[in-house]
Amino acid sequence: MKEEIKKLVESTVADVYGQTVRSVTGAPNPKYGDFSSNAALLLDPVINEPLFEIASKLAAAIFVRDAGRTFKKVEATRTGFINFRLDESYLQRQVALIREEKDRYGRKKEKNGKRVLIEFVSANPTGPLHIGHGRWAVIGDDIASLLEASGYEVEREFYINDVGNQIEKLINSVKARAEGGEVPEGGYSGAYIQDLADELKADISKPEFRNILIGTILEWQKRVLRELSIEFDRFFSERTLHEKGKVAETIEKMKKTGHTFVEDGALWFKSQDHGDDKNRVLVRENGEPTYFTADIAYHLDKFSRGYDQLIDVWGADHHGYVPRLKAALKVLGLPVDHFEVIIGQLVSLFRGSEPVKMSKRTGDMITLEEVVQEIGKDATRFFLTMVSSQNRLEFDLELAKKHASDNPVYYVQYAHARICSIFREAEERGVEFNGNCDLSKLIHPAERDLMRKLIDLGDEIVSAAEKRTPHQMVEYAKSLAAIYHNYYHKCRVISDDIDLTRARLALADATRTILKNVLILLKVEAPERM
RNA sequence: GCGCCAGUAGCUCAGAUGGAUAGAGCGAUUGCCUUCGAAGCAAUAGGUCGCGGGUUCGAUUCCUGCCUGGCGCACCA
Repeated sequence: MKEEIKKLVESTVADVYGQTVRSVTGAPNPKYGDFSSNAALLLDPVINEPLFEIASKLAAAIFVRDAGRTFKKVEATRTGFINFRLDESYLQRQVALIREEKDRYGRKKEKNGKRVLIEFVSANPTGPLHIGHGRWAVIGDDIASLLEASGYEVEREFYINDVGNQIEKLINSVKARAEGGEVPEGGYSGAYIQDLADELKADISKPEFRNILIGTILEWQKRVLRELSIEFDRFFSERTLHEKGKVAETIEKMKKTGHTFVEDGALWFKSQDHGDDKNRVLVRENGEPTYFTADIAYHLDKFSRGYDQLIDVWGADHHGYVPRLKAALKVLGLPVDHFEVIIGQLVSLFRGSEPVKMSKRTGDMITLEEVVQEIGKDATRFFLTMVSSQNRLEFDLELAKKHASDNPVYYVQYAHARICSIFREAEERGVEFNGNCDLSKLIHPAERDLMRKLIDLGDEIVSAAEKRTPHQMVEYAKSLAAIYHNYYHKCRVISDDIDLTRARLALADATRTILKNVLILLKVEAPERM
C-alpha cells in the first residue's frame, strides 16, 4: 500500500511541478487519516509557493487520479502534510481479498529474481548451543522467511568451524575425561565433556575419532535447531576449504593484492590501511593459516556462487571481526556493498528477576535445548524475536512459560483461538455461512480500525525484510491482537441480524488469517484452542 | 585507552532515510462476565526521550563532547 501511495504521489509531483522527490509515506495519528505523505514539505524549499498551496494542489491532483478507487479523501493540512483517508469500500474489498488469498495475502506474489544467501548460527562444534546462538538462529531464520515473503530466493547456510585450536582442545579434553583424568589447562570442562567421553569411549582411539566427535556435537546442534523448526539448505564445512586448496588459493590472492607483508615469520594483511584497528595475521609463524584466512576463502566462495546479496548474522562478541573481513574482501575487489553483517546483541537469562548463571569457565550453562524443553518452541521463538536485534535481550524464562495474560505469546495466540471459538459457536447455533456476504455491513468504527490494521501486513513484511527487523512482526502481531480484542468487546459477531453476522464472520476470518500469516512467518503455532 | 551496541513511564520494550499531542505490555488504582473464550476489555495515574552543545522552520531521530551499562580489542574461533 505504501509503495503504491508513494508512486502515486511522486508521479503527481512530477506532473504538477516537474520535480523528482523521494517522499515518505507514513501512518499518522488516525485522526489525521490512514496514510500521510511529506512530499509538499520536500518541495517547499524548491518551489516558490506557500506550503499549504503546494500541498493542496497535490492533494487535489492525487484525488482526481485515484478517481475514488481507493480514497475517500485526500487533503492538505496547514502544516504541509497530505493526508489520505481510505474509502470503506476499499477496506471491505481487502477483507474479501484476504479470505480469497489466505496464506498468500501479504506476501509478494512474484519472485523478484534476486538470490540471497544468509549465513547464521555457525557455532563451533565444540559444545551445545546456548541461548545466544538461539537468538542469532531465530533472527536469521526470520529474516530469511521475511525475504522469501518479499520475493527473494533465499538460501540458509550454516558454517561449520571444524578446524583449529578449539577443536584440538575439545578432542584433548574428551580424551582426558575418557581416561578418567582432568581436562588440560584451557580445555573444555563442561559436564557435557564427560557425557561425550562416556558415549564415545569405544571410538576414542580410532583414527576417525575427530570426525565422530564433531559429528556428534553437530547432531546435537542440528537437533535443537530442528526443534525450533530451523532448516538449513547447507552445512558448509571449513575443513573442505582447506582440503580443496581454497585456503591456499586465498593466500596467493591476498599476496597478489600487494596488501600483505611478512613479519616475525608470519604473513600479515595490512587491514589497518582499510579501516581495521590493526593488521592481521593470515599465515602463522608455524605455517598454519588463521581462522580469518579460511573465512576469507569461505566468503570468496560465497561470492563466486553468484548471489545478489550475502548476509551474515553474528553475535555481538564477534563484531570486532567485521572490519577485517570487509577489508579483505575489498582489496580482493569484491562488491562489499552486497555483503552485510547483522550483529545480534547478547541474551541475559532470568527467572523472574533472578539472573540465570552462565559460567563460561566451568562450561555449566543452560543450553538452548534445555530452554526449548522448558518453555516450548513457540515461546522460545517469540521471545527471541521480540526485541530489536541490536538491543540486549532480557529473557525471562518464568514469564515465557507462564500461561497468563502478561505473556505476549499467549496474548497473540489467544486472539487466534478466540476467533476459532466464535466459528465453533456459530456452527453450534446453526448459522449458515458459506462465505457469501455483504461486507458493506461493516461500518462500525471498531471494524474500520480492525480492517485498517489488517491491510498493513504486506507493508510490514516488506519493511521488516528490508530493515532486517523481525521484531517488527512481533509488534505488528501484538498490535493486531490488541485491536481485535477491543473489537471483540465492542461488536458482537453472532446476532439476530444474519447479514451482519455473516459479514462479521468474514471479518473475523480475515483477522484470523492475518494473525496466522504472521505467526507462520515467525514459525509460532496458531492454535485453534488453548 | 580505542571500537561497536544500548540508555525513552516503576519494570521490559516499540518509535519508518527529521515532522503534526512520544506509544504498548507488565506493575499500580478503578470499573466490566445471566449473551460468541475475563488467557479479555475500558478508564486513571505515571515522561527534563542519560546530560550539555550544535545543524534546522522543526530533533527521541542527524552531528559533537561528556556520563552510565553490555560486548570486543589473539599468530582463539
